[in-house]
Amino acid sequence: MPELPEVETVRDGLARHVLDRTVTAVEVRREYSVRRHEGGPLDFAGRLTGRRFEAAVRRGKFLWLPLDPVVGTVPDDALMAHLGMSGQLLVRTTPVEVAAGGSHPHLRVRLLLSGGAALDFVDQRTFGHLSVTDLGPTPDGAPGGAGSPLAAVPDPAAHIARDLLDPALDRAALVAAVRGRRTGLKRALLDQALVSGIGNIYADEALWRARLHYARPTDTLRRAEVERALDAAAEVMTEALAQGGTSFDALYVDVNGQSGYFDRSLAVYGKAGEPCPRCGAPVRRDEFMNRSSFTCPGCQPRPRHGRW
DNA sequence: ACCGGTCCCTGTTAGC
DNA sequence: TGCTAACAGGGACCGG
Repeated sequence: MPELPEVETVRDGLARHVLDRTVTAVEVRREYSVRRHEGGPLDFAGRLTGRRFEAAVRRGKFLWLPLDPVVGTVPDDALMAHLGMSGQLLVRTTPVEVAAGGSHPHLRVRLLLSGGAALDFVDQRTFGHLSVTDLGPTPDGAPGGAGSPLAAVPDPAAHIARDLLDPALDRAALVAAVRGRRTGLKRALLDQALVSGIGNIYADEALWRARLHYARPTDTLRRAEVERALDAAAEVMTEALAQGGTSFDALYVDVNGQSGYFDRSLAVYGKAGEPCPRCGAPVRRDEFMNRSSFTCPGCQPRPRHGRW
């Protein structure tokens, strides 16, 4: 599933292959994929056609491409994408690729670009979406310097917190905020308004590395324990990113979330019954928030007064 | 302001 | 073989 490392890989690919291209036509094959766009599919197409991509920016799992502004000003709107659990953004550059991509069974939205290229939004399970939105300031400040194309985020993502790979993240404030919550540790890690970019897979891997159980109450955690969890999350995502960055070629913006390159490196996620790589105890699967949590019962003892 | 539960969606897999 | 049910999951949304 696309979490921070996968989305960053996509962002990097887009930055290499679609900047300075202009949208020449827009084809919405499934309205649901632009459901978050105010004004519907026609307005979506209207706001994109003739526009040029200026940059590729990410915060957490949100990704956006600021659009060309009036000459001499800063971009004030962008194509925003959230990949959900199965979304992909694929760049087609040759006529053969464009033609073949057009018949992909899960092609939801296609942007035809200058130079005969296409940017395809492919999404099997349709939790992802695209929209064109205004850019604005955020409560925690801009991702880039004022005046840069990174100086604002899409309004619908204004509530999304900085992620662990953001140099401007205030670590001390984040640790304090986590300890100020009254919930379970994993819930806090998954809360995109607290710290963004962490999904179910990397949350489980981070907690295993930090030897902390997901139900540890945030308000009883020591500062060092919160630091350990955050360090582990940053570390596991950085490692995944390093592997993801090598897996795409010049013509293809990869979101290899499901059959991923990183599968080999997972210690507990999806490994119920298999031995913990550290202590050998069989990995346990629990129901958690209508999904799964994987832990090592030896390394991550369940707290007596846990909180989901 | 925070917290936790529910729902959205579709393809694959497991089970009968 | 053919059907159904479970499962995967981020985030908007809502009620407490």
